Amino acid sequence: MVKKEMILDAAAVLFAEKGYYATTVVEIADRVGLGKSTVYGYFSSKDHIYQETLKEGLETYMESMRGRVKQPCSVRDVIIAIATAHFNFIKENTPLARLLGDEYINPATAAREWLHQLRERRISMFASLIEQGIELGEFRPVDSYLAAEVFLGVLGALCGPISNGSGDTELPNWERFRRGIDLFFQGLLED
Amino acid sequence: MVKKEMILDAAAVLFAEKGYYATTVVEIADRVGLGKSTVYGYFSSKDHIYQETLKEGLETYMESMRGRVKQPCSVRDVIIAIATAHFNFIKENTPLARLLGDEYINPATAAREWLHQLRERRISMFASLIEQGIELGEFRPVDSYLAAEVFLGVLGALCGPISNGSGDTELPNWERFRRGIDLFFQGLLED
Amino acid sequence: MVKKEMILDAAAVLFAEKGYYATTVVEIADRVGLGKSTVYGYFSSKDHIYQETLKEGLETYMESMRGRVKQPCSVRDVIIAIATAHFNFIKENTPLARLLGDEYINPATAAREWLHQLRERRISMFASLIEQGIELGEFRPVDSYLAAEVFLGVLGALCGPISNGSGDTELPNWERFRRGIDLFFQGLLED
Amino acid sequence: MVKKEMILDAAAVLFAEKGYYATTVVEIADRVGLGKSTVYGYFSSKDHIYQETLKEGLETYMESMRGRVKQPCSVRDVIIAIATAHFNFIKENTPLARLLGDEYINPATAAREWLHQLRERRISMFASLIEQGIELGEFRPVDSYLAAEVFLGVLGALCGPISNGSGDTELPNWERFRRGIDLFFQGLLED
DNA sequence: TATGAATGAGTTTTCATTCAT
DNA sequence: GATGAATGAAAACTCATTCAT
Repeated sequence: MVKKEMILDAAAVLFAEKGYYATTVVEIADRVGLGKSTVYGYFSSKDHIYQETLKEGLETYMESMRGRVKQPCSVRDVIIAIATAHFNFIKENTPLARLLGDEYINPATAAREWLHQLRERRISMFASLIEQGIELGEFRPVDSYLAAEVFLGVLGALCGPISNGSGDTELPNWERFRRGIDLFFQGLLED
Repeated sequence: MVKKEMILDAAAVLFAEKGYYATTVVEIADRVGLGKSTVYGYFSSKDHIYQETLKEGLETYMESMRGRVKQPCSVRDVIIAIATAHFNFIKENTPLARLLGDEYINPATAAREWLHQLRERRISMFASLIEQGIELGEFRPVDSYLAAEVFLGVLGALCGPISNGSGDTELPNWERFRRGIDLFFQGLLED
Repeated sequence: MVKKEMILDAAAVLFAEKGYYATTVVEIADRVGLGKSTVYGYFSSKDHIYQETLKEGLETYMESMRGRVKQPCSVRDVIIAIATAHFNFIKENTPLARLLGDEYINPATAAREWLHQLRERRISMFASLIEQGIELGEFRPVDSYLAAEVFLGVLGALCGPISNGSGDTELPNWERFRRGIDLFFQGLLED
Repeated sequence: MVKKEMILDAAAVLFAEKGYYATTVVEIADRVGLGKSTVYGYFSSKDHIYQETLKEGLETYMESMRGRVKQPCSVRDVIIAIATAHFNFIKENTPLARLLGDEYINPATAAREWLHQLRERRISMFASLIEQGIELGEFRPVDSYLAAEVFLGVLGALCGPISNGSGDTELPNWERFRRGIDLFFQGLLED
């Protein structure tokens, strides 16, 4: 149903902008040009809207991540490809991205759980890639789980400014992103 | 007045735990063992409490950061010392730390601004240190501002698990922290 | 039209079970297997449905009362025959019976009025029968109107347990009913 | 607390007049001259108000029934004394009386239960009195429980017109009441 | 200073009713 | 006729804030 999607889109923007509590159901309805009761025809409660918004966000995200990697040569390239997919997702789905970023302050315990699991899954994925890289001699023998967490931190730092429009960076976003990722791989120290 | 501090402490815990909207003035008052009107004797509004909580958090943070560095030899050590101070602050002031972490979902525009400025200041500080390091030949010639942002991301990733108690890391926190920081300096790649 | 009757029957059950306010138009429609708008094709409003339900209940009741008395010998037997008809009606039309019993708590003033009139008619009927009985020397010379009211009270007490299924009486309903009616005629006192 | 009682009194009147659903919390508040939130300061929900109203009604009723009988000679006189207490209670507490009368259409299952128990208790009380009367040879040997139910029906029929102000009875209430009760004892039939 | 009683503005949610198909 | 989508009015309930003591 198209209407349902429209409501979820509007909700995503508002929830991302002002958070769960500051967003009212009327605002969501207004944004789609519907009466509030119509919204209640599609969702049973504000909380329900919120959860569906997140659920859809998660699915869209997972979808965006899939199949992006084409015959890469090195593990490093795989990781970069995935990171790039993440980067693109955020550029194209800013509100959803912000929503998925707010892991903690959340009314629905269920939602909190999902986001937590998402994080875990992402860490695992990167950790196993890093593990591979280590085995192949491509990476130094570090704690792969820790490295994955650190990588996610780097990714967040690089994508954050995109999703909340604080364009006070001088570099164009993509260039900035690539260099940031490189920094993670090469380290700060002079050899 | 001691009372004021007590109120702010209680508020910090609650705001950090449940967010601004889910926290009620009565809860704050109850937690200090005062009547709600007494709280209003010290603060003009819930928003005011929130802002003061943040303000105090910022000051405490700044205080914690000051004078921690004693005759270090390398820029790297300076950065590690500061990062360690940050790490310790978070361990000792978990609620405040969480509050200071929630940059975006925030009712008070003013507060948002402060947190943004805090971030900027921290980036600048690290950026200028990195600049120094580059000049001294200690670091590779990277974009110092970008590197500082990345470093903050790493720091966040390493400290996050502390402040929200998800103790699913196997390493003791401090060890984990040190290794994560090292990873930033050395990079992931095998030379 | 058959549909109309089906709607009224469904409504009677629901109104009797849960009362006017707790019953929704959708529930009524669902119970008949129709869409709610279809219901509005037959009735102009929920209130209208309610009133028609009552009206039909009244008619059915009146119908049931008619022609039940065949060549009886005494006024007492006439009264018993009518009371029996009432008893049977309630057994066979429990929901309607309950509806007709709720004289007072009622949204529609009109409905209240009808029920009031029904009561008046029933009292009058019994009163004139009693009058007859008195004139024939069958009954003691009491205030016939008052006696009719009392009789209705007795009837209600005897039929109530049937219509709301509280079968905590030990006697079978019919036996119980007959004895109760007898009590009214004979009185409690030992001669 | 006086306020609480005032609220309950107002609520009793409104609930009795218009039923649970048609009565709004604002109306109750207005009737006492308070804001709605003040009412919520004393009661946690509309349902709570309703239940407390009933509870108080029950207590008041029980209180009214107590100790009314002074050295009477016959069981009949005891019964009449109790019935009279009931009669007086209704005259003096019309709204409460009506509330206590609506056994069935009720939102709170708990409330329904209380009213049902009240009814049971009253029946039992009268039944055991009647039993006594039978043993003493004062009454005919009838089914005492059934007789008690019938008596309650009579009582209701005699008191109903008082509580809902339909003053279309010609007799003064008290006289009417006495004669009605007598009718129950003596029966309608001429000996 | 300290307090709880009082309150209205604001939010979620329900539901009778209407329309376009 | 039949229908479900759309809707606003209305109601319960919450909570920041004020005020009298």
